Amino acid sequence: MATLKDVARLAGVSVKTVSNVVNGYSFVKPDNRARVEAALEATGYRPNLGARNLRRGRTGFIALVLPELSIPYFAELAGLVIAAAQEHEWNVLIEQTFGTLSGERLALASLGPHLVDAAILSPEALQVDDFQLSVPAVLLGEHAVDVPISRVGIDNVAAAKTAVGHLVSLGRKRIAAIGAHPQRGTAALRLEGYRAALAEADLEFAPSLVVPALNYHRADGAAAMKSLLDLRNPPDAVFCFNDLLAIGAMRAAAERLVRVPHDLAVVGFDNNEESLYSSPSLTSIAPDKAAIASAAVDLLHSRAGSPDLVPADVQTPFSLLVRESTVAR
Amino acid sequence: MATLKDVARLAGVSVKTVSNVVNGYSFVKPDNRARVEAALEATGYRPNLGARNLRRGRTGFIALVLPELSIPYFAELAGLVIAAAQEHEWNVLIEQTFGTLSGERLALASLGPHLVDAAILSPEALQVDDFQLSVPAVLLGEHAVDVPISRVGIDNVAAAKTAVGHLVSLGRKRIAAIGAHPQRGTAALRLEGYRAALAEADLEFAPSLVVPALNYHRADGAAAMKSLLDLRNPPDAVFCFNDLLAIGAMRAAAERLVRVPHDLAVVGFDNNEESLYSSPSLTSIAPDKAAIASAAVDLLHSRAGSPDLVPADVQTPFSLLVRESTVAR
DNA sequence: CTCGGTATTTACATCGTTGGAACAACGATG
DNA sequence: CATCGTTGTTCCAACGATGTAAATACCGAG
Repeated sequence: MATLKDVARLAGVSVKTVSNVVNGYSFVKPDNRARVEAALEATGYRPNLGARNLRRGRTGFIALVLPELSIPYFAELAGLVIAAAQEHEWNVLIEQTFGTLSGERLALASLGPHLVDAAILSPEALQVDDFQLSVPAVLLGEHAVDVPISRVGIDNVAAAKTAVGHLVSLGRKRIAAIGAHPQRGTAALRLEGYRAALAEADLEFAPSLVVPALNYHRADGAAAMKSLLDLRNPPDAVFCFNDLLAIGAMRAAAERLVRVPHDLAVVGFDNNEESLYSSPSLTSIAPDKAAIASAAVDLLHSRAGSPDLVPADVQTPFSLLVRESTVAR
Repeated sequence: MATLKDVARLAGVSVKTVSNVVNGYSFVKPDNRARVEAALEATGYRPNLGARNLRRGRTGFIALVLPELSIPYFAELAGLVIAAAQEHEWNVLIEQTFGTLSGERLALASLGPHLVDAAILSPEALQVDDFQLSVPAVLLGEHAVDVPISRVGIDNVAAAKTAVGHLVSLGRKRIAAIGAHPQRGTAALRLEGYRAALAEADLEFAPSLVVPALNYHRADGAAAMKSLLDLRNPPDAVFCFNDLLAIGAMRAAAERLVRVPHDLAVVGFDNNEESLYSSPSLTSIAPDKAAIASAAVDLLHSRAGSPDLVPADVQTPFSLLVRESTVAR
């Protein structure tokens, strides 16, 4: 692999002049510039990023800490973050926590200024004390704990209220919720939106219709749905805190020969592509994931120099996409 | 951020002694070692990986080049590769190509020995000439072109034959295939397996039943299925070259009120988790993704020093998971 | 008490790059 | 022709770590 030194020798100039050409410094004589460029071409020179970053005091990487890539929401988001990071010449390092406290702590511990310039975090279990970060960071989604770190995400209360309001407008009376979780901030907010929508419609809040989910996988949704269908008085609608839960719930309903949406209307959250092709297709809250990704990256970029500004709270848009799981074809 | 120098000053020893302690060098006097360790603890020292790698001539990263993270198969695989890479103290850099030739060339060009130690590639369109790699690499899946690069993956011909053989054993006579593609090596092999299974069952090969798909997304599967259902004599079974195509196909069938599996049996390929929860659930070829991921990483690791051994061809196991899309509950 | 050998530590150079200061070349000015 | 400011180039140090080799400390044997 060619280094600056090789190029310099070939072009008959000093290393620094080559460096100047590479970095677009103006004051280089045309003929020297031409010779250097020819030599760059001839050697196929590519800067050693490690050395450059060592010298510049940055790493060229940002970390994306998320529960699991096999969860479609995070996979899609990761793809968008990678694309957004490219615009700022950042490479993205993905760390999976599997949603556990220990996994998240481990990931955080491995984050140092020597490894990444900044981090995008999607924590689920972290406590206040854990947020002793050595690099600028942005949190995705809500966090239960109150820490002075910027946040990017949608208004979960409003989104949940919209979703449940939709079910109410369809005339559903016994509306269940799947996805309550003691630790997760987003879960608490979505539950709050759920209750607000019920209250607004003068529907009674029934604790028995709120089912917790430890993980937000399809299997959890199916299990939760089964327990709801076992109730003496089962629901006629269900709001799931993410699409995977909803997919699992619809599967469980199908196995019990409960018709969706006729007997049971289902709304999800995240708008995974999967939900557009399920049978029936799934009504879902659609956050603007590209907006989340680019807002997070831009925020980190703009703050790269000035670490301790007042934390930002960026609200990205969302919409409700009505499909067959609530309104039949 | 503390450096070796800071630690050395605090412990009252030279920088190199600290380095020796950090790297587990044996000949350090116990009391010095203790003082250094205390100083390490006190300063919270973390090695600067950039500097270390610059000195060692490695980067600590491997690249994973794949079409798109929003495709579940690749998202799942990426998660497994990250986990496997951790075992060898490697970080994973993900590059998306979106399945285009230009995207793949771009990704390959950005790979240099200064950026990554090795690469795992999942190319779809690359030509022979493109494989001028400057780092050790492993290819996932088949490649149409013949290049001296190690490969990890399942036996696509055998897998396809198994899938179609299953449809044959159910008594299906008009078996279609969705996913033919002029460029992709895997597509050619799966088609070969399809034809072999037909031949073995004395079923005629009908070109009209083979539908190409440019991308392997759900939408392509739906479009292909629609064209098959428009035939004067539509198929009674379809083998889709991946699960997303199959999901799209099942959706299209449902929209035309074609019953799966009664009127149409469907088999997919990849065994995405999504396929277990669709209605009906999808029969699919299940490659052992964890085996693929760890085989690829291990191969790169074992060859890190010796670049040009004879390329390996690792065949990982697969199985056929029979579900409701071929055999009703 | 010196010598020889081993154990332990240190100084120094180095990886490839860039910032800063010093320096050289140049035409223009007085 | 000396001086000056501008432009262009080079030299040197530094980023933080590690390999090499030289230097020092330590030990028992002679």
